[in-house]
Amino acid sequence: MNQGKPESTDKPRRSRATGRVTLDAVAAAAGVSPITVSRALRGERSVSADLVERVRAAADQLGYVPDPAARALASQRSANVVVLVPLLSNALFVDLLEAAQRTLQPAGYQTLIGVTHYDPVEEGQLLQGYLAHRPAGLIVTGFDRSEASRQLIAASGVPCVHLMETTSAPGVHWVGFSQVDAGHAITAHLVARGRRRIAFVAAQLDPRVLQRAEGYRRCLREAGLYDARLELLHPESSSMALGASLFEDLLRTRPDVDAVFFCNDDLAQGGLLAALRLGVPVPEQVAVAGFNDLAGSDQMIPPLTTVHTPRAEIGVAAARMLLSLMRKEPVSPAGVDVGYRIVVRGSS
Amino acid sequence: MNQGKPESTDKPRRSRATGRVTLDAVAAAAGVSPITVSRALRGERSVSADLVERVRAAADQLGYVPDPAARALASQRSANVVVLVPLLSNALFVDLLEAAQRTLQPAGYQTLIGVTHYDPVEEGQLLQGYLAHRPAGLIVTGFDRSEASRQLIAASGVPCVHLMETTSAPGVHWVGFSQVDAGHAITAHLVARGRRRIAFVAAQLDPRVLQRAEGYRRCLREAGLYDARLELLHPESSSMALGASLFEDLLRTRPDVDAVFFCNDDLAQGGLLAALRLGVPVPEQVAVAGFNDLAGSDQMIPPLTTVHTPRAEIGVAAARMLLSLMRKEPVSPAGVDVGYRIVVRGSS
DNA sequence: CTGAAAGCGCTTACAG
DNA sequence: CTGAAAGCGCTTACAG
Repeated sequence: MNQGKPESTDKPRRSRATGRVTLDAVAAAAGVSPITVSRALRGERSVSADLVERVRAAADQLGYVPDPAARALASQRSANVVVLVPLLSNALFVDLLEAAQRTLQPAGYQTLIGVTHYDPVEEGQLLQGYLAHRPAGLIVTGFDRSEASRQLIAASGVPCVHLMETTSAPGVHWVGFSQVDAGHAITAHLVARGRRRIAFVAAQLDPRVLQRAEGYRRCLREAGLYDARLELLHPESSSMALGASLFEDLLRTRPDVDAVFFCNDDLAQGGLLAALRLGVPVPEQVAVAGFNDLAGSDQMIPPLTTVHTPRAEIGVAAARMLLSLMRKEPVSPAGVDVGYRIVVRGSS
Repeated sequence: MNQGKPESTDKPRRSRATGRVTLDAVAAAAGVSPITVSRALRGERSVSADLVERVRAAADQLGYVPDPAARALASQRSANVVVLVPLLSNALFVDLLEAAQRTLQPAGYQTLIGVTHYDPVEEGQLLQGYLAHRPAGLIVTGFDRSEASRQLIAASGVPCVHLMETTSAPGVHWVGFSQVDAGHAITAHLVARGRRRIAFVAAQLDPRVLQRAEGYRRCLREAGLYDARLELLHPESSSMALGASLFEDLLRTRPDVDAVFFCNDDLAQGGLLAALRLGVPVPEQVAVAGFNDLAGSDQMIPPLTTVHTPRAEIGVAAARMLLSLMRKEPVSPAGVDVGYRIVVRGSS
C-alpha cells in the first residue's frame, strides 16, 4: 500500500514524536475520546463502569504510563511531596523519612528528599527549587527558618506540616513533642537518682538541642542545682568520637561531676566508651543519659539511659495530616503532640 | 478608561492563568521574543552578549523561575537524576548519596532518591515510576536486578552508572571495587596474624555480602583452612544487637574459633561489645574484623580492624561519570575500580 | 544572531 | 455521562 510514493499532499511534518504511548493512543485503542481516558484512569466517577474497564484494558495492553510533566503542566499540580530534613547522617531523620514515605507512597505520592545541612540559606534555595515543581505538599523540620523561606512557603499555598517540635502559633500544622519538656524530664530523672553535679554536653547546637538545654536548665534551677560551668556546648557536628573527647574534657576539668546528660545518643555512646577506657565506673561515679534512643544504645556497657523519641510515629502522623490537607479535608487539631518516653537502662 | 462598560467584543475568556511569572512576561519586559529569553537563560551561545544581559536583568527583576514541567514536556528531558539505593538506614548508602548529590547539584541536577529495600520487585516499580519522569540520568546500586528492570533501563536510553561493584561486561558503566577481593584481603590479614579457625558471620545476605563470603572462602581454601561449619549466615538485616547475639552463638557452638570476620561493621561492633560483656579477650582469644569502616568503629574497645570502603569517592566518581554520559561525552574506561583499604586497629 | 509557528501530552472549562 | 476546543509554559525545528 502506497509504497515508494510519498503522499505529496501531506503538510510538512514538524513531528517531535517521542515514541511514548500517549493518552490518544489509548483512546484510539479503546474507541473513546482522550478526555474519557483521562477521566477513567484518574478514577473520576463521571465515567460509566464498562467504559472504565475498556479504557483500563487498552491502557494495560499498550503499557500506558501517564506523563507526569504533561500532567503537572496541565493541572498545575503534581504527586510530589517534598520533605526537608537537616541531615541524612543522623538516623533520626532517616527514620522520619522512611515512615513518611511508607505512608505517602500507597496514597500515590512520590517523596522528594531535600537535605538542608542545618543551613537556612541552603533551605531557602531548596524550597525555591522544589516549589517550582509545584509539589502537592511539604514537610519541613522544626520552625526555625529564614523569613524568606517562611514567605516562600506561605506564598506557594502548598500545604505544609512541621516535624519534631510543638507550637501554639495558629494555623501552623505540626507533629512533634516538646523538646524542652523532654530535656527537663531526663534531667529530673538524674536528680531523682540523687545526682547533684549534672553536666549537659551538646554538639551541633541546632534549635532542638538548645531547647533540650533549656529544659535541663529549668529543671536544675528548680532543684537549686544549676551551675553554668557544667554546660559544655560544642558547635561541631555530633559523633561518637566527639562524645568521647568531650567526656574526657569534662572529667578532667570538672572532676566532681556525678552525671552527664548528652544531647544526643551518639555523643553519649562515645562518652560511655570513653568511661570504659578510662576505668570510670558508670553509673557509680558518673551516671550517663542520652537523647533519641538510637541504634546501639541498648548494646552499650552499661546500656544507655535515654529519651526515646517516636520518630516513626511522627513521620506517619505528619504524612497522614498532610494527606488530609492535600485533600482539603479539615484538620483538627492543627498540631499533634506525640510525647516522648524516658528509657531507664543501666547507665543511670 | 473604559470603566463600567465591559468590552463586549471580547471573546469568552477561558483563562487558566496561574499567577506564575512566565517566559513571555520576561520577554515583554526585556523587549525580545520569548524564544530569545529561553535561549539566553539556558546559555545557548547564539545570543548576543548584551541581549543576554538584558534578559537576565528582566528575569531577575521579575523573579522568574522556569517551570520544570513545561520544560520537561517541551524538551523531553529533565534535570533530575535518580539514585536507587537499598537502604537509608545503612550509613554506607547515605555517604554515597551525599557525595553524589554534592557533585550533581552544582551542575544543575536535582537528585531523586529511591529506596529499594533490597527488593527487586520494589526496584522495578521505582524504576518504572521514575523513568516516566524522563530523568537525565540514573545511578543504581550493584548489578543484581530483575531482567525486567534491566530492560526498562536499556529501553529508556537513560545513561546509567552502577555503584559498589565491578564487572567486565561491555558497555556497562560502573564505579566500585571488588567485594570478592576485599573479602579475600581482610581474611588474608587474619591468616597472616596467625589465625587458623576464622569464622565468617554475615547478615542481610545481599549480593555484596555474598561476594565477600566468596573472597573469604577462596582465601581460606588457598590456605587450607576452610571449614564450612565456621560460616554463620543470617538473612535478617544487620544490626549491633544481631552482631552481639551471633557472636555469642558462635562462641558457644564453636569454642575453638580464634578470629571472626563480620560482613559489616555494625555486626562487628555488636560482636566486640558482646566480647567485652562476656570477658572474652580481643584480640588475644578471638580477633575481630569488620567491613566498611562505619562511624564508631574507631571508638570501640579495642578499636575495630576493618575494610575501609571509599564511598564518598565512589559517589563523586559515579556522579562525574554520569555528568559526562549525560553530556554525551565519551567515557573511557567505562568502569573505575577505586579499590579499598585494610585498616588494622586493635581488634586483630 | 533572532523570531513566528507548531508541538510536547496532558487537563480544564464549557457544552450538550 | 461524553466530547471538541483551548490552554498549561516551555523548546524544537524551520526560516530569514
